Amino acid sequence: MSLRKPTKALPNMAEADIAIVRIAPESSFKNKAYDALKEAILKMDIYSTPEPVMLDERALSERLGVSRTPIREAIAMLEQDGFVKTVPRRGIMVVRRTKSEIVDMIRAWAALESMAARLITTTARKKDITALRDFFKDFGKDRLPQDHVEEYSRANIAFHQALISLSESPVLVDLTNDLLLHVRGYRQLTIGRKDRTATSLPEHLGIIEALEARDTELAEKRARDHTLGLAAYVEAHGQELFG
Amino acid sequence: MSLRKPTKALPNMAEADIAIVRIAPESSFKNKAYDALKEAILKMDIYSTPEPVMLDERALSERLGVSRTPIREAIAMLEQDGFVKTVPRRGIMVVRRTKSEIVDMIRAWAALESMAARLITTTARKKDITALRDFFKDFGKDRLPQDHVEEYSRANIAFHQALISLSESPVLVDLTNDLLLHVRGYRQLTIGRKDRTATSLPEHLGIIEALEARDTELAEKRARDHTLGLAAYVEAHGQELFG
DNA sequence: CGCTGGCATGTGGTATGCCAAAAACTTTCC
DNA sequence: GGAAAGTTTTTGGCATACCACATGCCAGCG
Repeated sequence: MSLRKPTKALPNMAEADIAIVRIAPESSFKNKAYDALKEAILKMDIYSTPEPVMLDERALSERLGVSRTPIREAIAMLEQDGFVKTVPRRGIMVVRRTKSEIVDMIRAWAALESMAARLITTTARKKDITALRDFFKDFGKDRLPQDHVEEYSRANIAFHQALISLSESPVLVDLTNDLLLHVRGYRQLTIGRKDRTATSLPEHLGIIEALEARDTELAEKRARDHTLGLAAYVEAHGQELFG
Repeated sequence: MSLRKPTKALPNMAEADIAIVRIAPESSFKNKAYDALKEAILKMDIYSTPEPVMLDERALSERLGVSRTPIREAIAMLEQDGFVKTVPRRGIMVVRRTKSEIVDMIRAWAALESMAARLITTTARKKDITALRDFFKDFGKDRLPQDHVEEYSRANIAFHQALISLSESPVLVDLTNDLLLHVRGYRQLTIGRKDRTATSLPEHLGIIEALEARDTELAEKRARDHTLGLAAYVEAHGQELFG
């Protein structure tokens, strides 16, 4: 985002202090295609069909109304992200991750989140930490998470992302978001599971308490163990999702 | 050119065992360009000059002897990696990271490495762990690391990469390697510093000992603290490198 | 009937050319 | 002289054409 500060001096100019909001960079077709394809890939349920999902450059360029060039550049980017794999003269296939790959990603996520928790105990403001409770304010003894799985799942995701953000570490935020995107296809099927949901909420509250208490080691441990628990859960019960 | 490997049984045929050496996949220009540019970027000392380093598509395509198309695709990939930033009608600039970005990356690295250490204590073989000592076998009381900074720095890097690899987690390995590539420009100037080198070796040995003892918590803590120590060091003493 | 080899077709890979916007450079005019 | 206006050059963005190779279909030979 290299916002450009006034380079040359704009000589003798009133330079009215009107809020000139730097014209929208007008994203290129390449980036638009990237966003569109990424969203499409994340939206589709890759794991429902047994045969690999293939993409076709020409078909995509026609559907999006642009030439193949920006499409190819977008594909190249998606391939860097690991969402897609192109095989010369064969086609472009949407990558299907194995169970162990997903588990592996969740472990990395756990590592990053526990570091975020660690940092939060030393830098975040109390009010921001406490605000994390709001994500679950709609749930309680009279309204159990396991009875509103979809809704709880969204709150869950929002909580984790907010947590990481509190670390004020762009790297942790970005890396975690990337990992979550890959795991997302499973999110609906794992985090949302009733049997895990029951233990999830208390663990979240436990993390928040440790953060509020500024107990670095405990917060780190709880954050780590919570997400590692998800990894273990997927490892144990996720087989059915992979056939 | 259509060499065909024996697909079906080739009935009644002598099928002389001529050494057919499976034709090389012959990477595309796009990937060759990506590798070449990445190496070039990592090799150059981006932080030595004050003005930003710019790349030119046409110049590159001429230098590499290919058209602009594969170059542009390679650039798109490098941009995803965060090595480069292209600004429409301005140019492509090699990204210069700030001190706080580097520190942030090192923290993420610490998180991943401590998770790797955790996993190693439960899965790695003893001989593989012990083998980690070999990276430092050339150093000791009679041959101090701080007297051979360059050499020790290389051993240091190799050690960390080998450590992560022992986790047998592709995700941890890949993420860490990516982070290290970004930090590398600084490695020579930070990890190599004499004052840190002195404490580095004992810490490494301490990590190895904890791994051998299968002490999960301790190994995790030592791995984390060691790398966080580097982050703190850069944060404290790295200012001079950024002007 | 089955296997072989050629040909049509599909798909990604690469080369080129043109465009618009920004920057660099020139000219013009007070 | 110097600054504004005009012109050229530079640079990334995009479209298009063509290429090479992988596949699959199918005629033709044995």
